[in-house]
Amino acid sequence: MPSRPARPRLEDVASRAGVSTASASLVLRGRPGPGAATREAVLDAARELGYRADRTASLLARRRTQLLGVTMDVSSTFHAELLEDLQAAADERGYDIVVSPQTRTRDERRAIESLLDFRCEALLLLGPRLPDAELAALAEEQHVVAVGRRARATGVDVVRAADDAGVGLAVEHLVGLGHRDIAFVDGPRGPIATLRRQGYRRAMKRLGLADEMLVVDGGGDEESGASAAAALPLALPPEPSRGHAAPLSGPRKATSGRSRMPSAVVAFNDRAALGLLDRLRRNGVDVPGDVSVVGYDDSFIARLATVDLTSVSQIPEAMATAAVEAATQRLDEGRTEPIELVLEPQLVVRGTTAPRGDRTTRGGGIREP
Amino acid sequence: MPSRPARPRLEDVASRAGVSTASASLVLRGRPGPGAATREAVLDAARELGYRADRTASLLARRRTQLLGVTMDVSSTFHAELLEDLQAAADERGYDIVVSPQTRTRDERRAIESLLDFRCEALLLLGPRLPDAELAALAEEQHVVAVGRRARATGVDVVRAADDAGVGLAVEHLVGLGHRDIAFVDGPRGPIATLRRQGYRRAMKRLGLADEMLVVDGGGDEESGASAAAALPLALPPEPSRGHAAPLSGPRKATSGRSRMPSAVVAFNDRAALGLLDRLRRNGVDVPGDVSVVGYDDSFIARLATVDLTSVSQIPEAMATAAVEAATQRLDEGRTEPIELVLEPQLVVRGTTAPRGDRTTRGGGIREP
DNA sequence: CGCTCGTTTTAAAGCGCTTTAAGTTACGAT
DNA sequence: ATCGTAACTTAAAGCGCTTTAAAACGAGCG
Repeated sequence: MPSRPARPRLEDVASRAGVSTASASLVLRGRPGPGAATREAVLDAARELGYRADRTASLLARRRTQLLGVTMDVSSTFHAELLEDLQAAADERGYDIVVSPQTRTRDERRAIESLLDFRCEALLLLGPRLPDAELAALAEEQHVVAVGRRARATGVDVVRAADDAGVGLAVEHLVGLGHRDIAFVDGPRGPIATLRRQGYRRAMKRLGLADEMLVVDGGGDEESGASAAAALPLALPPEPSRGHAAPLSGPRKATSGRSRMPSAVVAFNDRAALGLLDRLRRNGVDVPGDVSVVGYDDSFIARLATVDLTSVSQIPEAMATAAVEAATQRLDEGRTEPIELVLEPQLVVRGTTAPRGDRTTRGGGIREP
Repeated sequence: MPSRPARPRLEDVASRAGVSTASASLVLRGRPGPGAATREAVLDAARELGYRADRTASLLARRRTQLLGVTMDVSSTFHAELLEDLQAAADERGYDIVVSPQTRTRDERRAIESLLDFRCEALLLLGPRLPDAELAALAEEQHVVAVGRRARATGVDVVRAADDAGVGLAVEHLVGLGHRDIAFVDGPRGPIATLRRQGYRRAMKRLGLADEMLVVDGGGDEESGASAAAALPLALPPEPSRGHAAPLSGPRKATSGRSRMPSAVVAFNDRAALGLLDRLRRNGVDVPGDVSVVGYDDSFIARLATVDLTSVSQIPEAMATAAVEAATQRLDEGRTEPIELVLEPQLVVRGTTAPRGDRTTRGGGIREP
């Protein structure tokens, strides 16, 4: 039970050190001014009293709060990773982070309101779903950085990865392994999926595989990926029979209007890829022996030894650093023109991709260390 | 670019409404006192000005901050779920939540410090790893609620699920399905694993299956679960051959000193169960045909249609509500004696458990709606 | 020595809101 | 009319810290 013995105030430290609160304040924040003797006295007093500044009071007195507000989707592992790096980057620049999770019962608007109440100096929105108009409106009152999403809203900074190029990397990798029939499992409607699909189409055309293009409906989660498996001309039974399924009995005409069976699939993201993988394997399709699969996000799950999914990384560290950088540029360096920073994604080759038709060799290309 | 047009202060609202700041403050916080006319005038003025109180100033002036600090492990989906419910529960009681994530580069201590700086009135620690002594020390200065972990630290409130009973439920379920050889995949050293293991042992004894007990080393993640598969006398090849493995060729003597093959496995948590599942299936073992598997946590991942794992739920909603309740009891109702709240977990039956030796029927018992 | 200048220290004025105690008003009761 | 009281309203004192403007103190100099 906290006895709340009136936690020490700055005044207590000051009087104990025999100086004014002004000097004490200066010393404790490491500002120049006070002489060596004063300095030491204050520091000692503070230590002895176990003093810790009341942030609320500091914030009120200071004009600045040095607070960056971050909205995130708690259920997204990608956001969780970003958060880690954001925290580190902010720390380095002397900022603190307030995170405001959005949940089923607490939408993005609500999350943002909460951040405004905290008087954050800039808002970093991870994968915001707010319409551009609203983003733009918000940007008139606050510094806002949209992370991981393309945004055509005036005034907001954007830090994102070149998703089209990322999918391009995946396609090139597969083509390098001899694949030609490469399908794409689409994501949920939105700017991100559009861009990734575009990347797929362009890459296929560029590599002379325009005729082999196949985009099937999907989504952003495991279930969508699993159901996408059914839509692929992969000779799967209509309903998945769990357990000992008969091994792949050869290509069979599918409903999708294309008869050739893809030997490789690029999925919208890792979660979809995971669902797809699971469904394929349960149906006796060997990955990567029969089909190679590439995900997107290089999420935690892709890296698991038991999953070992080849994936495209959005390099969260770089994104986080860039996002914080964007915010501090505005706050500390007076930048006023919005910027859009597009980072180049990286392909991380793991065990779900192999040379075409190769039923024994696993993987290919550079393996992660 | 934020033009920062001097956001309106309470004084602005007050003068526009033609009243004092005192009245305005009262009205805006819905406190009794001001008459209807004043009320309306203030509300109108506030609306017109787009006024929003400066939380920092409010906090400073009020003695209370109405803030609950939560530490969590961002990478834990269980924590993410808890957070959702915590947020809702806190909201209901007029508290706000500050979350302080712990990451690789920011340990629990650091996370707590940050919360203290925010002047939180109580600390809710999700699955704290701090040693009991440190918890106890913290509890002398602050109200602290340890969530999801047993703690023998004086002064801290504890809200957790009866993990031993939870594992008991799993065992009973399996026995009800005719299983007798039920193995347990252990978790990482710590109070949680100890309790669950205990639950397993007791249940087995209670059901007259003391001789069939088998505990194998495991851990808290997918990899540990996968490697546990090797330690089970399940006739698995020493190295997992990915892809088309020969189907299970019958019981084979294993290294573990017990020859009978378990027909069911209870894993320390869902992640371990997942690794185990994956390894088993890749080796041609049918789940639940050959072996039933039960996880723990009823995490997001267990619920995925593609995973559909029978699991024990720690009922996060109840835990979250109880945790917030514990905090508010201390803050608002003057409770000073520490409490330990032990919630009864629930078994959620899904598709990874089936009657023993039943290679066709899936599941058993009550299915989730 | 008296004066100027640079360095160190501090008194005091807030930051924007809450709250207490005192002040008004209005009104029915005496 | 007069008083008491209930119902509002408000002036003013902080909350704990930062910061500005001015004071204090020496040192250096003519």
